[in-house]
Amino acid sequence: MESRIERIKKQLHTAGYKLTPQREATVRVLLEHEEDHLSAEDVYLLVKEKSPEIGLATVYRTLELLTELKIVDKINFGDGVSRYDLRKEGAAHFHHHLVCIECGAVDEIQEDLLEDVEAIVERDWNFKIKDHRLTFHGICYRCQEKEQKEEHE
Amino acid sequence: MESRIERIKKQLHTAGYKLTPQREATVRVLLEHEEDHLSAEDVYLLVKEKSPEIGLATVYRTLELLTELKIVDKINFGDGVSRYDLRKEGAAHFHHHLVCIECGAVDEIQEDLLEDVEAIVERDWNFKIKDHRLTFHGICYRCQEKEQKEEHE
DNA sequence: TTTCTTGCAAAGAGTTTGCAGCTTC
DNA sequence: GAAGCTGCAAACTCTTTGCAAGAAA
Repeated sequence: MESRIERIKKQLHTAGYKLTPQREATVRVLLEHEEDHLSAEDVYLLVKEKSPEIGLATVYRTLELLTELKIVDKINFGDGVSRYDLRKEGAAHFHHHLVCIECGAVDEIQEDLLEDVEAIVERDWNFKIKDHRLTFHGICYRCQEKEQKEEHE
Repeated sequence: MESRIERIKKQLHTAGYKLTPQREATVRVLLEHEEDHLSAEDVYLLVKEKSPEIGLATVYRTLELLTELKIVDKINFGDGVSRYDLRKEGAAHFHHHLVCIECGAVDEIQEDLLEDVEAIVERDWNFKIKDHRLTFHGICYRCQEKEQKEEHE
């Protein structure tokens, strides 16, 4: 089976770009941290571990490129930093996020959940939806458990 | 009937803050532009028209304060600027946005629409929701009409 | 007087850009 | 050798902060 990296390489080529060593290193870091929501700086530091010669600007340029090609999604949880999230392959839409206001953890929801809502919006607001961003802010299950434990003490 | 400004004044007092002339001018601008999604800079320029002596830092501090007191909501559409949106009075939750990728217009959806989705998330992900952000990116009705017209030419 | 608030300027954080040099085809 | 790509440093944008002066209780 063709690897994920290979497919991304093809996507780049189709769009007229090369998969340079720096770009590959960046993509690999993203692949190894699929569950996380890394900032450009985070990605930079991780890439640097294996390819110390890389520059921060290159990471930014690569992330911008990948965003353009819809290989990654750029998200912003309101803390002033952009974060980059690899799109699940074949995902028709962007997944949702649960941001914990206690511990800062970010969990993902891969399920769509918005089908009905989108149908309503398209019909009642006459808006042709291309993409969406849905983030819930609240308390994650870990912090809820922690609180319950503390109450019993 | 008590005015909106009066109620905000009380909210500030309750929290131990004063409604200074600068803060009042800032709030008035927000009230006069309830439908818009102004950046701090936008607010600053509008406040400056009537109160030229105000400083940008004061506007930032006031907006931060109002955000803290949940009088305004700070939102980020991914363009690198924070925008500030007066909460509808009595609104239990934050309203949603439709961002047009053609013309950049931002429309609001006051309807909740997420009740069912939130119930599922609370139950299946065991996440206690406190707030949410939902933004659709797509093509607004104005741009759709424009496109249709152009096709007929 | 004491506390809060302000304006200004400087600093800070995150991101983008100009450019000379290096690869790659 | 033309085109694309990179690293570095400088520039830029948005936002926050330190501080002395001002306003309010």
